[in-house]
Amino acid sequence: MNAIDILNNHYLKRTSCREGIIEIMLNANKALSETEIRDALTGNYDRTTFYRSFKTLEEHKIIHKIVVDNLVVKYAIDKPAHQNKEHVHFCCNVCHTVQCVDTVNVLDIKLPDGYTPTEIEILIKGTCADCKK
Amino acid sequence: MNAIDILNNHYLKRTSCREGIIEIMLNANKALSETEIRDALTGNYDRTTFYRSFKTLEEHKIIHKIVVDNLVVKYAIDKPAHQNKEHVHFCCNVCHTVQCVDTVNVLDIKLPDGYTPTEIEILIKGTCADCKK
DNA sequence: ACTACATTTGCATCATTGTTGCAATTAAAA
DNA sequence: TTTTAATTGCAACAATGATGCAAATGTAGT
Repeated sequence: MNAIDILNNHYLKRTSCREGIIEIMLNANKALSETEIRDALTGNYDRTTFYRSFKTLEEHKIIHKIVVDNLVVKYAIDKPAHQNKEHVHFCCNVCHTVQCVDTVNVLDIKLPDGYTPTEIEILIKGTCADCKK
Repeated sequence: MNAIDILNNHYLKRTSCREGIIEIMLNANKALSETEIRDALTGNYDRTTFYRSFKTLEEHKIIHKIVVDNLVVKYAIDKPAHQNKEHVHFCCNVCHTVQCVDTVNVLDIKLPDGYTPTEIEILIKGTCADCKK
């Protein structure tokens, strides 16, 4: 599955910005910030274009956004393995790497009567294996 | 427990801004935004003062911050019932009210080897009881 | 390959949150 | 009351999010 296929499958125009973003994120093993993605891209794009590309890709569930701390936002590709699962993000306090974590299905939160959940966001902060050494 | 006692217990100076913030949040049954708190206060304070007050109160675990969406930040008082528990926040998609939810201990996430969690944030979005009617 | 049209981009502009430095003010201890 | 350390207000700035509009681009149909 490459960037062009993904865009075609979603009936999205194949612009170089979108292609580049998806390409980079397919090859990333961690969540990337806007700046990191921009630096990894060949072309130069306006911030607004970037912002709108992310928004479009997010709306089509091609990527997802992770807000680590306010004003610290990262993006990651939506992988099939993550579909229909509660999705956990891990942020290392030392290297600040953000990764999507596969978990065994684990969550059994009881909400008060009448409360209907539609979306669950779980962010775990701590120390990753590399930084623990 | 009133605002003055809380500040004294933490050896913090009793400034009117801090007192006011705590007073308002003690009487709130939901998380409040910076604007909501400012509007509820009698005095006028500079945004920086506000920001630093929140930061100080947060560092002393008197209040905590909830980032709902980026640039949508709310604050809630730390209640004894929430101490030492995984703390779940619920945000209603309709009325946008944010509340702290008491949960039975529920989380059993298995992280990869070498990963040490220090903090867990759980945000559930959905429809609250009032908006479901 | 060309044309027509809808989409996307770049630019300008602005709002909100977070952050720091520094002088003036204020709380609290001596 | 005086002294001192902490806090405030102001200015200035960074990052993210958002919108309007004209110019440029992709895409489908010919």
